[in-house]
Amino acid sequence: MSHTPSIRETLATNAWFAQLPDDVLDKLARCAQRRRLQDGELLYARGDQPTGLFGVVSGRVRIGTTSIDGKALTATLFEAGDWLGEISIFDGLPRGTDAQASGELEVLVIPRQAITDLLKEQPELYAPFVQILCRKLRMAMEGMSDLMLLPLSQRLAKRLLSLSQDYGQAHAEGTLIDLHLPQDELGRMLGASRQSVSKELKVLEKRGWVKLAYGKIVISDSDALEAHIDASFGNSSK
Amino acid sequence: MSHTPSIRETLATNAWFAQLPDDVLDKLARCAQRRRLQDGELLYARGDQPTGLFGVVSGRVRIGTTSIDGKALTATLFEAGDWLGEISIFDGLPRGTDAQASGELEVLVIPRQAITDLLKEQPELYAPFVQILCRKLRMAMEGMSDLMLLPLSQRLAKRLLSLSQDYGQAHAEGTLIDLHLPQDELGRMLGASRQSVSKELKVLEKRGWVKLAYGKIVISDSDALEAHIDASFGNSSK
DNA sequence: ATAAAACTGTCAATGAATTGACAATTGGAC
DNA sequence: GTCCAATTGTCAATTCATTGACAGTTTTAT
Repeated sequence: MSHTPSIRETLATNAWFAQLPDDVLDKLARCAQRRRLQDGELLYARGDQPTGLFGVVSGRVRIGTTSIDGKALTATLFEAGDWLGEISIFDGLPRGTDAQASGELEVLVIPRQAITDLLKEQPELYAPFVQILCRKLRMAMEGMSDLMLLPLSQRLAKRLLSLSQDYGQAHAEGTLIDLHLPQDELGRMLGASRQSVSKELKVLEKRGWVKLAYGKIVISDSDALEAHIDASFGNSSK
Repeated sequence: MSHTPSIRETLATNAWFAQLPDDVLDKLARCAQRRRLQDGELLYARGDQPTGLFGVVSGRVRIGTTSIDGKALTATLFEAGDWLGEISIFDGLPRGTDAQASGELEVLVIPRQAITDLLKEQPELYAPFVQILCRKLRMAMEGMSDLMLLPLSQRLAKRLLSLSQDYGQAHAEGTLIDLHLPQDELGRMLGASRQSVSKELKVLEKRGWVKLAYGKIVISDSDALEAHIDASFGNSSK
């Protein structure tokens, strides 16, 4: 049925690369490399010198950090079609986070030099990157203010909705979040302990807003979750 | 002695604008406007349509948000020579934060159109903006992970050091943070209550690391603060 | 000089989330 | 099918930070 796409073809399916002229795409495809990683392997680690820009061909990448005393946090998940690692490519500074394969992973690596050369020749290609950076900045700032201002219960609701946006699958009882999503991983996304997440999820389940299963969550009433986020006070409903 | 500098001169003192060719600078200076604000006045508010890019001529701008139930947070402070408001200029989306004058403020406003036109003509000028965006993104991500992983005591130490970097003045007993910096403002920066900040500051003062005064803080032992940040466990020193 | 406003210090009561512990369940490997 | 590893649910003890309250201090305004 389907053959394994060439590097050239993989590049062409991406919104950003697809807009490049053919000859540039050819050149990039020539210096890009495929790389395969096992579950849990590190694509790069905090403090590494930047090597290249990574494009996810298949599988998922988890971006996060681990503190000295072993506490971990998850910042983002990237999947097929996403590109990651631009920041260090642009500013040349060491990686600020770890990038880890979540499940089997295949990526394309474009060396830093190729990107910087390309941008020097055609600086109008900065534009789409600037869009991406702006979006990430807005998300980071919103995440920060949520962390400071919202109780866990509301942060959880918000995150569930955003995950169901990104990974939602139609399902008998609502929208399934199509990820392996254990509660401790949710905790790492929210900056909370596994136990606290479990407790809050149970509250949401008892209200009939979500359904819980082993490593899976189904959103059954996203409107109610939405409303819950905006509830500002006196809304613990006892 | 010193005369009021013209808009043209103000632009030329900025690292980013100084690199522009004279004719472009002239053009920008012609469409830039001066604006004066009183203490507390809003330069823009969350949800506003983007009008322009702002450069601080004198005074300070506080970037932050306020939640429905009145809790506020402070994200950044900008002062003379800093430029702010790029994000909405680039992505065209509404402002994500409030920008408020902190004390008397004078700014330069360059309309969005002028910036986008300029970048279309000379897209190589994206480069320095990309640097700025990258730096902000790194800071935001670090702030987020600090918020999740570090206790208030260490977040406070970190913030004091960074403030003394940005606003430090030599002083008899160490480095004075040359800002009007009440403890509740520190709280808004850290996502903590005024009382908790007060308590932690007192601890630092008793250890001889800082000196506290009305609206002012002096860092007297930045090495000790530095060491305190990295202390991971068992370091409450009893 | 005096009053008002802003800021600091502290305390007790409360609440929210963490930690550590353990039993129960589920899914995957073989 | 059996076993092991991963995941979930829950509890009690504890830590950390918030809230509300109030007294004391410093600054600013007039």
